[in-house]
Amino acid sequence: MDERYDPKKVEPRWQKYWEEHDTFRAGSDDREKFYCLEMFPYPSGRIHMGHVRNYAIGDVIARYKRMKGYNVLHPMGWDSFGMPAENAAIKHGVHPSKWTYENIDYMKTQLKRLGLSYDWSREVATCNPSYYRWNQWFFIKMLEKGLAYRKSSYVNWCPSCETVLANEQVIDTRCWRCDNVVVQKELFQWFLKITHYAEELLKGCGELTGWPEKVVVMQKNWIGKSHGVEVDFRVDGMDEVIRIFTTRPDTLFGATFICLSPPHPVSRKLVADKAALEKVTAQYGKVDEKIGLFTGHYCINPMTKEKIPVYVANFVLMEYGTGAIMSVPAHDQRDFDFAQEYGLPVRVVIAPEGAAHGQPPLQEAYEEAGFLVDSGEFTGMQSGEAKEKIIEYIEQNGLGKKVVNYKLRDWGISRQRYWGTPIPVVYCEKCGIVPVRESDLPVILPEDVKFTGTGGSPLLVAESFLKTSCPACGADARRETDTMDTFVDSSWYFIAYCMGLDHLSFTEGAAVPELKYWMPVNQYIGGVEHAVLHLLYSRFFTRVIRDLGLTAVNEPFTNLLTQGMVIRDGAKMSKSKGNVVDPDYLIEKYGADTSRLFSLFAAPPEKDLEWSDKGVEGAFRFLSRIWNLSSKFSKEIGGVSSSVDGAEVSPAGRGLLRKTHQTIRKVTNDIGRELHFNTAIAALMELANEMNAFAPGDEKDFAVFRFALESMLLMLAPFTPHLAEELWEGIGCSDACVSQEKWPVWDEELAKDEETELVIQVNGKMRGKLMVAAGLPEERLKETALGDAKIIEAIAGKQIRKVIVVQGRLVNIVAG
RNA sequence: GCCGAAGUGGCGGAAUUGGCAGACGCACUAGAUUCAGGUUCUAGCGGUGGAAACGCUGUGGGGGUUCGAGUCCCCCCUUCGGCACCA
Repeated sequence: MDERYDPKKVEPRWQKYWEEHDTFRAGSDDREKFYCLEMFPYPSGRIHMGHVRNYAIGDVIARYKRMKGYNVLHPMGWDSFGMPAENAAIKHGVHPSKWTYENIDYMKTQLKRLGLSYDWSREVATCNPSYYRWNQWFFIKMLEKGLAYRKSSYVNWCPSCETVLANEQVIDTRCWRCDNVVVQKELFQWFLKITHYAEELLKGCGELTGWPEKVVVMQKNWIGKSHGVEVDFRVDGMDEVIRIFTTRPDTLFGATFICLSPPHPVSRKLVADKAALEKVTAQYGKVDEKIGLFTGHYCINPMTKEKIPVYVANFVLMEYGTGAIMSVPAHDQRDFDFAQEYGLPVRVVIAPEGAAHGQPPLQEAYEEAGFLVDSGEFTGMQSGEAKEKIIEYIEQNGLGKKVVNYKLRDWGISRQRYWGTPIPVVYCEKCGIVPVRESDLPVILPEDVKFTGTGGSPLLVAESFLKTSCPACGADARRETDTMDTFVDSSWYFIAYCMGLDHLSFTEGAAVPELKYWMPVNQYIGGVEHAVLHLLYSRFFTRVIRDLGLTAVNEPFTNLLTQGMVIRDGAKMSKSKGNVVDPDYLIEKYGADTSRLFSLFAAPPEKDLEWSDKGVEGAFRFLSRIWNLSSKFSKEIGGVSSSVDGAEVSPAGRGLLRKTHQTIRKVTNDIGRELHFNTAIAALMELANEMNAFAPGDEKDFAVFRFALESMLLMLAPFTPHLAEELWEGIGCSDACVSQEKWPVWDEELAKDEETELVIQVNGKMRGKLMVAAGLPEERLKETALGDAKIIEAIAGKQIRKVIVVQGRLVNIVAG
């Protein structure tokens, strides 16, 4: 073994060993399984520090669970459809396929250099036809079940990406990918009916006990359930009814006007001035400005029988509720603002308790609950009671009904781009929209197309792709040219891993044994940016797959860890800021083990990690110390057994033995229970410090040292596997590699302190410390404390009122 | 505006059930090794007063509960994240 720690000599050797020995290949057996998964990367070209951190976390868990005796599935793959590949094609003339596979090749070598314990035999790439054919199959099944459909609607259009975006993919009016402002455009699009599962997805949130609370809250808010009532307002002098939705039936008496969404069918019927309607419609979906247009018509408020004007307003959403609202300016700030702008009456119908009658005009809307005023027979009721009674009245009089609404919309999956899964339908003049036959799947994305960057998707002019025959009647037909949102690909890849790309196959109604064994994912790790996007889609897909009879699992991810970002100088690493740390450079300079160790040590996984070059050096220094430590007594511990009887060892040896058992206990709990790798590593550093200071005297001491060293290497194995392997072999434990060893166990007896430090307080202030034998009874502790010279002095002249004793820790004397 | 999380040394961060605040690491200081720099080793390291022993003070701010509060309760401030015309 070399004098100095040189990771470049160590790491490739063990990477080769693991690969040759198939060390991390997983197969079903009768052990308890553990499925550990990190979010797969987009093959952008090279990995970044965020990946290193994400995969280091996952790898520690996978390796730890393996050593704990679980049958661990730890796969990796590529989210390999998407726009960057297509943009590269447009810009540099490389085919997206070539670009993508070259990136995958390079990134795979990078991941291998990190020593991650993946079962590469299960690798998937979503751009592989063997993979995306099942996207198409799921789509067809959903089409059959009415869960996929096509409709025209206003959709989010990103002018820069030249494609449509789902609601989840618009972040603060901007495109999630390119950050450009999104506009509304009316288009025919394919949708997946995620709303069919709205209630179940909401209820399922209750099962997500292993998820961060904030992610569950975000999912709930996104689904956005609300209870309310739909009420019909008759248009005066016309045979027309406007149905509105409200969550505040208690304010019905205060409705002084009606607002319609611009795309609402009734808007067109009521407004004579089409040009004016066009103007309002143009502003539909814009957040900055509220504008309205009086239709010239009135509705009858069903409660007050008053005539109230009908407006078309740009801020009323067609997609939510009924596309029409009643406006109650006294009790809704938006309506209040609108009423001020257009000179509409404000009628107070809710008053806070004890409010005097005949209040001055409102300065702002009163949105709280309260007591009803000027509300006919409901006057005097509390809001909550009034809601129920008014709903009852509405239902009994045939004016409307109680309803539940969700903010969640169906998932628009059509993308007007090339590099994605072709949507497997054809358009036939005679038969309309016809799905491709299952036996004809996959619909292959044609390779031979031109990337001009203008005029939309290259598929629009790919004649050989476009032209086909109708699966139903055989006549000439045209293929759908839209491809699927790449979030479809990632919504079930964790299911694909259970089978591997070569064995992917589903038959409706036939449960898949591999899914039964491996699903659900026990531990999922990834960035919080997918809190609603990918995680919601995956929960949806898992239910669809369940309802196809392929699995019994409802929730795909039992435990979720959302790791923080890697930042530098307080900001996210980015090329433009010039603060990027390159993993290749880091591995070259310090090795994979140091890179992994620092990523895990510098912060708990869920928090942001501030990068520190000096900190990396500290991690390297620690590993060098371990390296030196293992050869320090190599002769003396060479033939020694590490099993020791604590009773026969010198006091110093007993100390190290105790520390070792305590460290095993702490590291096991920190990893196993809390996923607190930073404190686990700190504990290993403490043990290393004690080992360094340890001066063995006799053979028994060397046995203790050997035990400490072996335990250290076993516990380091999940964090810094190459170093652990090398040293494990070096001290002659070479029959099995350390990655396949058993995790060490501690002995509670040997971990017990013989002495503890007793803190003595007087009136809550620390006045003395004493070493006392562990396990002394309370009385003895009290006597000891009261007998201490310093304490006698501190309480001199005072009367002892009370003495509080905390077993083995502290005595507090209350005196005055 | 609404919802959520977090505020601890110069920095990253530790602290079962309320029980020694600052583990571990980084930076820094002093000493040893070295021609020197780096490395490595030893020691120190919240603030403040003191030569020292030791004292006082200290976990964003203010109140409270308690023998005892970083931890529990109330109010406030700041930062970060999410949602935001959802009627």
